[in-house]
Amino acid sequence: MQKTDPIRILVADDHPVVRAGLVALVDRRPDMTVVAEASNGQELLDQFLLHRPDVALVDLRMPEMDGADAIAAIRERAPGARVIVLTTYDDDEDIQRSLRAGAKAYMLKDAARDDLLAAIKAVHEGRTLIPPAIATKLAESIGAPTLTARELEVLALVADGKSNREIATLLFITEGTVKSHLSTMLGKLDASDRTQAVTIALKRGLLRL
Amino acid sequence: MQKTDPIRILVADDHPVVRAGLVALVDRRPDMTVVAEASNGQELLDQFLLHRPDVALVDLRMPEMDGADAIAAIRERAPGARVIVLTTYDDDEDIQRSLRAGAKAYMLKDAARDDLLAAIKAVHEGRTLIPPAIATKLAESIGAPTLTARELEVLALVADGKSNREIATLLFITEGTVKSHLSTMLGKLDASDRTQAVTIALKRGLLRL
DNA sequence: ACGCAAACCCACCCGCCGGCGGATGTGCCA
DNA sequence: TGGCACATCCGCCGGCGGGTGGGTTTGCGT
Repeated sequence: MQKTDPIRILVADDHPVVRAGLVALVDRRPDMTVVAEASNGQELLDQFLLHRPDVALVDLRMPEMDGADAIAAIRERAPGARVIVLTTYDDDEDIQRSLRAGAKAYMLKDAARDDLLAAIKAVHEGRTLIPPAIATKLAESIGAPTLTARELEVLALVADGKSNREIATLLFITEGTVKSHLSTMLGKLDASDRTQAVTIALKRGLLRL
Repeated sequence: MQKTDPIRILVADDHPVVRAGLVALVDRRPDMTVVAEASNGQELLDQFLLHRPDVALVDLRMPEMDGADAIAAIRERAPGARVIVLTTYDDDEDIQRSLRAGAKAYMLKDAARDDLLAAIKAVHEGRTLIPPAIATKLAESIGAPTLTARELEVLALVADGKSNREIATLLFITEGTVKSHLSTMLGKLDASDRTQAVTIALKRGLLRL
């Protein structure tokens, strides 16, 4: 095949500057073209279903609808959709969530131009692609335990400076129970302290300020 | 004056994608042109002194040399330099540091294209410009107290899950002294707890994970 | 149906955190 | 040179945090 149609791409990011950068990068290439843009998760879903692009570049942190949720929603109605996650952070949690949602590649925004373009081509050809740095991150977090919904609820209140007694009344349980949840979390996160538990959870993206 | 030279601009950001976006945005305008790029603070300083652009767009979070430090270094050798800070976050600390360093404008990366271009023109004409959202942030933080170097040192160890006794030995002081520092910080930050002290400091950008 | 793991719940004991009062040293300005 | 503000330093005491050991329910696999 000597002449094929260009790869049709959808760009989704809430920062106008970043969108402009991606569009500029892509449109310079003759074998790629941007067919649509979106600035939040809802738009992303709508635009995807409307244009059916070959590849979608999406940021995870977006208003209206979270990037990972949007990806899941897309792949529910278009199982073959090829999505590349492009984000600023390398939180374990974000990576896992987006890959579970069905993303084909995970790139950081500080990636070089060529790496990004290569990723687009690779994903378009049906391959999946995770950079080595991310892959090791992922491998590390395999053994990492997961917190239950209740535990996260407790931890969020801890981060807010609430005492065990306050948390207990807020959640309609006993102070002893709160301590128990906290204790298991200290074990899971390998933290020596409620404070360190919070900072570790923040590092891993389990918690947001 | 009907025809003037285009505004000469320097773009500094460690993300290639963002640089591409800014370049694309600016070069589309006939009255502006990008004369140089930099991907870290050191390059920024070198490129600025080499090209002497009319306006510099710089990201704060950069390797090698912090954006604010680079700005300070630039303005030391070129007092008239006009710098626009362009960042992802709206930490009180970052805002204040960069403005103290001599930045003429502070914009967030989620700003609209037109706002950004308007800011460039405004700064080039000698005006300074802070968006209302940032201005209120700044106003709020005026009354906010500042932590001493020693206090920050203690707080960083607290965030690491160290106990008061451990911190004491690490800093060659008594446990009582550590508690004292902590106590004054709780007052300054209006925190009820060492944990909340850490999260508040993180929110304000006084501390990094 | 059984075993089993995991989530959620609880009570008791000891040690550490945080509040309080107070001491010393340093820089600044009248 | 006194006075003031602030950073740094210290000890005592009550109350909260975290470890330990254990109980109940839900869901899952065989």
